Amino acid sequence: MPRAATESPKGGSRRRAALSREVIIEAALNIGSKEGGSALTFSRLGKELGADPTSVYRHFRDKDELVVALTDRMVTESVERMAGVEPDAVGWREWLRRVAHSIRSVYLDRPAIAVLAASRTAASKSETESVERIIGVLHGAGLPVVEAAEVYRALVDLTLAFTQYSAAWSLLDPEYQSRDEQAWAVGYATLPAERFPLVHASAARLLELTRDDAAVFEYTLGLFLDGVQARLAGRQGSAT
Amino acid sequence: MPRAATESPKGGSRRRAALSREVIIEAALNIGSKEGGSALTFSRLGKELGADPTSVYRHFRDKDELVVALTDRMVTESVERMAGVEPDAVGWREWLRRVAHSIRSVYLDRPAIAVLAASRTAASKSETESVERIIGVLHGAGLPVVEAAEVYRALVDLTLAFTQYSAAWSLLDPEYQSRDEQAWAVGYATLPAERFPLVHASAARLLELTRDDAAVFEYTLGLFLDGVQARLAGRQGSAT
DNA sequence: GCGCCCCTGTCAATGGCATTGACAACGTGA
DNA sequence: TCACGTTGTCAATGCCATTGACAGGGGCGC
Repeated sequence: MPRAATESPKGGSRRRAALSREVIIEAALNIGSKEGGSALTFSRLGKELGADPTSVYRHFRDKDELVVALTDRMVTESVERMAGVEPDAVGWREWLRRVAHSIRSVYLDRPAIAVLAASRTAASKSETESVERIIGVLHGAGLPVVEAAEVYRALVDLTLAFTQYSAAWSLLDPEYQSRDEQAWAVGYATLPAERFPLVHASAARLLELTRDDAAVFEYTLGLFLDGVQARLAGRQGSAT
Repeated sequence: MPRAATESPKGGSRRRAALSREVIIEAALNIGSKEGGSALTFSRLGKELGADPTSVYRHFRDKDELVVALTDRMVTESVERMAGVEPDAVGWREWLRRVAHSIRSVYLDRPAIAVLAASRTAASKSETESVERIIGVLHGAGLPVVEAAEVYRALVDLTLAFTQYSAAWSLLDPEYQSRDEQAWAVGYATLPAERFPLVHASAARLLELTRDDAAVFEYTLGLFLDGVQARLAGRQGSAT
């Protein structure tokens, strides 16, 4: 393992910064957020860094190791985004909602990375701190510790799964995306109202939701939190 | 030389069935469910069919078109699995739970295909019928039509998102899987109990859930349905 | 100060992938 | 009979991750 790269901003060298894990991660994040950056590949990475693509292998054993490092970074960023928000100030429900949204938005800012990172875990330090905090909020709201842990896990997986789902879709070749949209549009246009009265009655809304991942996520999250709330109320009721 | 792929054109030909959309789809489903079938590629498909990989292009414009056809097939299969189950017999909640599970199990039987198909849609005929049925059940339970449509969409997306999430993980190179598991195990093993009392108290359960996608899905689905139930109850209350 | 070796970066090559265009066999309808 | 469309094959293209051989340079033991 290479030791931490010695800092290099010395001299007036116009050479590019020496490669290091940090620099490479930054370049990868950059690619992920570019409009054209539909995929993270070593050759794009090389171009971004102004270096040979295979240089990256001197700092990461393989692509997966890079992905894990990126995962770590994204998680940290999500956590930081919640740093200033106090659960007590907004209530547990709103706070959890914001946690979910901060994760989603950090990932969706870089779909090309999200699609690789969402199902991985880095188990970083800041993640552990965040887990403690989330479980704490749920526990404080009235859930036993183990149940709080279960809800935490469900919430995070729900968020990451939806996020990956959205990212995968947004990376799809536009030509293929339109195949799906065509399929829906045609399907709804041609359906006999007598045989499908309910679909017909809600077709407009269904079509709207098809194009709006964010709304579906918001709605699902709302129902999920309602479920938590109901479980909390039930517990309170029986405890009384 | 183009050797006789079909020993004899007609008559007693048993070399292999002539290619057709149907035959190719069947072969693809086969690959997806094989243990070794970690990915669906044209060359595997060719081997499975005993034909040149590029033959497939005579029946599908590109891989995406094949994926859409497979999606159609998987959806149909999921719907069929629910054919005999009457909503009234088991109650709306249990019925919806089973719908979600039937989708999940059909897809997870073929992870290699699930990962490609889960975020696509074919808008097939049987899918439309199923949508009508699901919305009908929710409407029958007491939800206004549009809200029923919203819940339908949320439920299906929740299920497909989790399914894709699980499939992606199960397809991951075992070497990479163990990187994640190592990360968690190490993370939990080294955490100072004084600083992370809640994580420490629930570490066993958390580790368990890390290895058990199905349990997390079940739990999340339960909370989601609790949310629907609560919304239903609220509606009933206000209607009184 | 000298030389050696490891760290870093480069280059060429490998094997897998989807996709394309040229070509060959076959059967059909004019 | 013959031209043509359909189906299958083959070779080639271009992108991808990964590897092994090679080269310069800086630090460390001497």
